[in-house]
Amino acid sequence: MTARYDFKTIEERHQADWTKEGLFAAGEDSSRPGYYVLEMFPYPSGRIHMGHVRNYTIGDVVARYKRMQGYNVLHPMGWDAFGMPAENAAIKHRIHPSIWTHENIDYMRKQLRRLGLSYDWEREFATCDPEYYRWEQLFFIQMFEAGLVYRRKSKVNWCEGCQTVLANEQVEDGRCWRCDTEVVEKELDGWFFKITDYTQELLEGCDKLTGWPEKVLTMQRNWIGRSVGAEIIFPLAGKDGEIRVFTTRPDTLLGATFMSLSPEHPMVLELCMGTGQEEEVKTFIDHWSKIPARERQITKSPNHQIIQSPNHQITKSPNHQITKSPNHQITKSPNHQITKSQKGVFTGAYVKHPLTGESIPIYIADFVLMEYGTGAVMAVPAHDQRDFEFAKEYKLPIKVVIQPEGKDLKPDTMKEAWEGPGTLVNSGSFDDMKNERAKEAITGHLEAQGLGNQKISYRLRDWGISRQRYWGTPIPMVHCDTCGIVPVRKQDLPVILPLDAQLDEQGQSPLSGLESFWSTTCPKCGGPARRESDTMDTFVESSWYFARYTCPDETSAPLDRNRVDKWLPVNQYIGGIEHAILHLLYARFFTKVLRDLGWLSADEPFANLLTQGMVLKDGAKMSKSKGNVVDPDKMIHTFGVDTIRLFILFASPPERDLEWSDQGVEGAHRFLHRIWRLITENLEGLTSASTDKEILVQGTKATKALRQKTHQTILKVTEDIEQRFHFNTAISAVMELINEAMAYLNRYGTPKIDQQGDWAVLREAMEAVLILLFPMVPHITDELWQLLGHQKTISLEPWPVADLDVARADTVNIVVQVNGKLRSQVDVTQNTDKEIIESMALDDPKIKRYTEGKGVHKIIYVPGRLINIVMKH
RNA sequence: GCCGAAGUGGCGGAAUUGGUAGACGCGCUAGAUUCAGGAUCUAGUGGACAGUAUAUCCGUGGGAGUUCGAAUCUCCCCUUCGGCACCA
Repeated sequence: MTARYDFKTIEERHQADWTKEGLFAAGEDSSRPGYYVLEMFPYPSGRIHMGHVRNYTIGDVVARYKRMQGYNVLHPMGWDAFGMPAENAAIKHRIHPSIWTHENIDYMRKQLRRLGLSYDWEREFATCDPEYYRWEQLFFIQMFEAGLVYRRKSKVNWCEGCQTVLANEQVEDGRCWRCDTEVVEKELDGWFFKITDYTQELLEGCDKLTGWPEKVLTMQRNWIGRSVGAEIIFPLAGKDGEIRVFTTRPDTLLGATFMSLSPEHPMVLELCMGTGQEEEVKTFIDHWSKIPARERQITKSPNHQIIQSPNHQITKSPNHQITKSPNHQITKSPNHQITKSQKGVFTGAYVKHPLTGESIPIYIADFVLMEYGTGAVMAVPAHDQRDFEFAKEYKLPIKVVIQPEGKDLKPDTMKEAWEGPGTLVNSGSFDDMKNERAKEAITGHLEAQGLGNQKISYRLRDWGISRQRYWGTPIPMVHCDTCGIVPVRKQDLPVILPLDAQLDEQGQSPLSGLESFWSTTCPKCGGPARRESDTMDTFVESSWYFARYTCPDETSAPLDRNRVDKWLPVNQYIGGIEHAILHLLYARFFTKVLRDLGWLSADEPFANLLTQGMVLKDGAKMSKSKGNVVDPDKMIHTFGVDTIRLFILFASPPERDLEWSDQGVEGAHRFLHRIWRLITENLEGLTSASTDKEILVQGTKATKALRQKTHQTILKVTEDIEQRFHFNTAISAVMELINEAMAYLNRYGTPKIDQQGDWAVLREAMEAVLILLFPMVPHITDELWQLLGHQKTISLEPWPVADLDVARADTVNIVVQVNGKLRSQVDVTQNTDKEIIESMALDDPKIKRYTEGKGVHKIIYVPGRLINIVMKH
């Protein structure tokens, strides 16, 4: 009699048992070493999607695996609960963001519990809880006091129709997503975190993050964007003043034939004044300022052609349209065209070249960024492609100062700029110098003359955290007419986000219209004052939540130093690759700030990072608009949690994208059924097997082979999980072991009940299968484990260690190649001498066909792998 | 545009250090079982060639190169995806 694989009952029962036994609570005074595994917490959008399931399944495997290895595992879960979708829902469905958010959290928590994830739910929190954000407000004030917070103007997307700020994602083709009004740029006062104070440490820290993927570190390094160059002073011609430029190519200084300023450069208007170019400049800047900043960054024409169109037209296909082709394949429309090019205007003013004294015209160029360097560029058309195109367009002179080896560049015949290395020409005393040396020589010369100096520039900008929105952490500042801007007194925290705000499609930030909120008294002078109505970027909450998990019950302080220092840095952080730059950089920055404020000791938040790929269906990311969403609830109902987990882990390695396949899910389900039957149909024999170690050792050739496979599988699975989290290959190794066990039973028949040795070997194999698969499919393996007669949950089993003597093969297969092509193979015992293998290979009749009558040039032998006979000519 | 990835059978993927390309699974084909379907089991499954042999040739997005040997290293090109600072 065998039991049916009733996954629903099994999964519910074991989940209840685990909870009852409190297996997932991370104790504080444990003698076991700690291990902190964390998945990026979700935004409570309503329902979990497959991306969540994948993320949390991967984390759960790591958590369970580490527990089996004897670690005291901290594996928490919570909610990144502030954000725009709640406000959008409020406007659309007339439901308060708070209610909407909490309903979503309740629903999603149930979903996560149903997934059997091994969280310590005692530590759960939501960031919209005042008990969380009050500490963020404290950090803000402390950062303000430490000079890490400041206020300045910055540009935002503005919709005149809605009278509101728009996020980038609310701008569709340059228009407001709600009312279709053209989006303009507007200067707005806002709060900034001085992340640039930590630039150097953030950059250098990348070298120490050996547990992070190299590609993420590269992206972070590039984002910070360190470049060594020079700041050079160009005096104005004909009047007092100067313009400073930053360049990474001081070696090309003598090739500068004009200067380009950013349209935002503060000197622009002053320069063109009285030159007759005033009108033209104003028209240009007026035109330019209407293009939102985010579109300016993608303004290079594809084929380096200058398109002189007066209207800055941007054509963009409606966001990545998916079209269904007749054969039901989803294809992305290829026409994602942006046609626009750099443009500029002459200011009418000139600077003097610092070395030659020549007059150089000053232009305004739309590709020059105010945020980087000094907002002014010395243009060297011969050696910078953008300058080259600009010079061609406006008929400006081109002067070659770097001559590459073996070429003779001439301004008239050049088709593009030469940006590579070479020797200096036309550069006076610097001629004949290699350009790399000339960089130092020219910078040194300028420094001596007081005309410039070496400078390191970074691309990283300060972090603007002001949001003119309701559903976020209120910024704890007060505006007083007498005292200016004053922080809220720490004892008055938290500044509670009022729940009676009105949200509608029109208007300013809801808080600025809510007098009961903004009307206050100045903490300093006691006079009437106005509260800051901006809230913080939700990235702030996610920049320290991992620290709060270590002490979520702490009521007197944001963090309990002892507990934070015990757990941080997170041993293993897991989340989507889309967070490779912003979230991870902000979290690193915040950790360093909290360290310097004395709240914790860690320098970095995450010791090891695993970036998982996306879940795709029909080659595209799952989304409602594309209609290719697979609902986790339905899948779990039909197949059970273990099947879904198995499929997700098996279908691809975690760092790669995962293509959803309903048939693949069925395959995973089938595999679990196979294990179920294999064990339940042989339960009598398996449970009767002797547990005596001795009996395993004496065995027939066949049982020896199965034992060998068992121990090889233990080795392989441990390696795959430990070294690279490749659960897909770990699972396929277990599949091979199952296949071998099935083949064993087919070949020799089910052992008689008194064949103790055979049963013992089979039992060893099956128990290995269950333990190895447990972190991935915990419910079915726990059930089968107990069916095999074990009283306690498999969760408490230690991770197995392979017996290397058993795993080692007696013979090894050596490939024989002739001229690198596989021609034969020989089986030899381990450690056979090279000479013996060589003569075996040369005597092989299949090899003789190729070697007969020709001379052997040389023989290459790779021990234990192959032998390659290289023939003459 | 800039930065970062990826591209291997009909499909997902494997090949961990330059050393047997296609493990494992899906799908498909044939057979067994079954009233039938499903499920299960057995065998086969990159392509060409099916002159029969555990043959030969071709084959890891395209093109060149390094090497005894390249999916893996170098250079160029193509395609797809992620990020680009107010989505989280």
